[in-house]
Amino acid sequence: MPSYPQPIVTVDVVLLTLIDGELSTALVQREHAPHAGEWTLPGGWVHTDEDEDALAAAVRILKAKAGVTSPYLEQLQTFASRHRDNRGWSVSIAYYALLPHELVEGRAAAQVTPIATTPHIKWRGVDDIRSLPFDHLEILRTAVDRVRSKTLYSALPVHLMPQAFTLSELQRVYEQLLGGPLDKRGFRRRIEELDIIEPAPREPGTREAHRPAQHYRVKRRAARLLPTAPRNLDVKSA
Amino acid sequence: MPSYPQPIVTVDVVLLTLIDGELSTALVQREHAPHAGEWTLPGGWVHTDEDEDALAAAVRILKAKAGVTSPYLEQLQTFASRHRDNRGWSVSIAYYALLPHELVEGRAAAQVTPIATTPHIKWRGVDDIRSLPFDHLEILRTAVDRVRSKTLYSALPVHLMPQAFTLSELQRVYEQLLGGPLDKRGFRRRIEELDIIEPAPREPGTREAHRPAQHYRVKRRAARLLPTAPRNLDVKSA
DNA sequence: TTAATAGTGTCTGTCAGACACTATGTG
DNA sequence: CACATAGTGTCTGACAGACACTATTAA
Repeated sequence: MPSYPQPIVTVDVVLLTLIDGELSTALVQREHAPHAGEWTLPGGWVHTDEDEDALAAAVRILKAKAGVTSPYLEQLQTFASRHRDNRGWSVSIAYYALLPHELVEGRAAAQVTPIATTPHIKWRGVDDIRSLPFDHLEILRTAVDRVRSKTLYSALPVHLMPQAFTLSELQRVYEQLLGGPLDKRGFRRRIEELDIIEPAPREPGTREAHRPAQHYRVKRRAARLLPTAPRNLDVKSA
Repeated sequence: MPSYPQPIVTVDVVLLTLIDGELSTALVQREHAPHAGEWTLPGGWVHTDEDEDALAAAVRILKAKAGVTSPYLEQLQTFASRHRDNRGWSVSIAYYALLPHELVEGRAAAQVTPIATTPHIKWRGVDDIRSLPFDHLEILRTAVDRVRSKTLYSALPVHLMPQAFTLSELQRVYEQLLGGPLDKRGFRRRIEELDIIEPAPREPGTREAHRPAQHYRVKRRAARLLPTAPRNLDVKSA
């Protein structure tokens, strides 16, 4: 066993959702020093007595601090150094989670109070956040870069959508994340070949003065499946 | 501060090189229980008194256990659970490193004894390894998958090459990693546009009965730069 | 019929795969 | 010259970008 003082181990989660079309992250208010009262990413110690692994810790923390269950959740990166926390050498196993906005604060209740939720949580546009305690800004930036990067070649953003959504809505989300307009034809071609969504039964629907759109939902099988990166070098066909 | 027993924190490194064209990894012999005498990935505790961060710990461990300095080194993934080590809840911040074979056991000495090196280190082809203590096989597989995946769209394998190499040699490495023949023309087009290598001054050269090849070296600026993933969705030109 | 959004047909330039060709060294 | 490997020219099919067109609803 080690004779050195061991680092402190925490799990921090970048919880992302879309609020009014803007990519936003959950911040929670710290109760204890250091940085008591300040807003940080939801995080906490690993509970070695109840968490099976780091992912389980992330799930527990999301539930406890943000009141949210089981969205898309993936390990991001581990931040570990002597300087990131003034209590000493510390390790943060960082995760990022994507959440349909409708699930913020449980079910459709969010439709009524879309921004504020529990007393100690708030949502902020990721590009409006200029500083955070510890190295949480770096963690946030890393997560956002990852999401935007994966948007380029995967269907990751479907996990930000409500249970049923139209292709036009999905395209607007992509355009928001990528920062520019996309061609409708090309967008639909690509989404289709990613094969991650399927038509959903038409709902009674709001009556609007134009052609109603087909609704889609994430395929069950694909729900947690990450598309692999594209091959750019193909071995010759035999 | 946490009232729970804290996890044990280690750093493990998957050190990869090419031996006779085969992707191989370094294994070191454990001195202490558990698994004393068995071969595992080089790893060790984080030394909170001397390591600035996890990367520094990886560098130190590589030097101490494998006698190797400063190859390409990148964080892979963190493996953290109650079950991976029977001493209790443990965290492994895993790194992977790429090493030109000529640097194994320092300089060109490796040319003479290419396989065996120090008493407590050995090299094995990654596909020949069927089991390892702890979850080291999973860590190894994850690293190999990552390298092979990045080979598809980046110039990562140049870090496995000696200081100067020809495009034909590089292509053979790619073919080895990807498991099939590549078209010469397409391969050279792609490497060129990655813009990561530059012509090296011709060496006196071995006299062979055919046209000699241009030698290349990794560009200084690009030495540690990872190419970004390709964009497959382009925002419309304004 | 108009307005508005959903959804499709299709042209075209680009580019990767394929492969044949030329280049340059030694014996 | 032959031979072997290095390196390039170039054809072609596939496909992504672009954009115009049709479809479908309510007012």
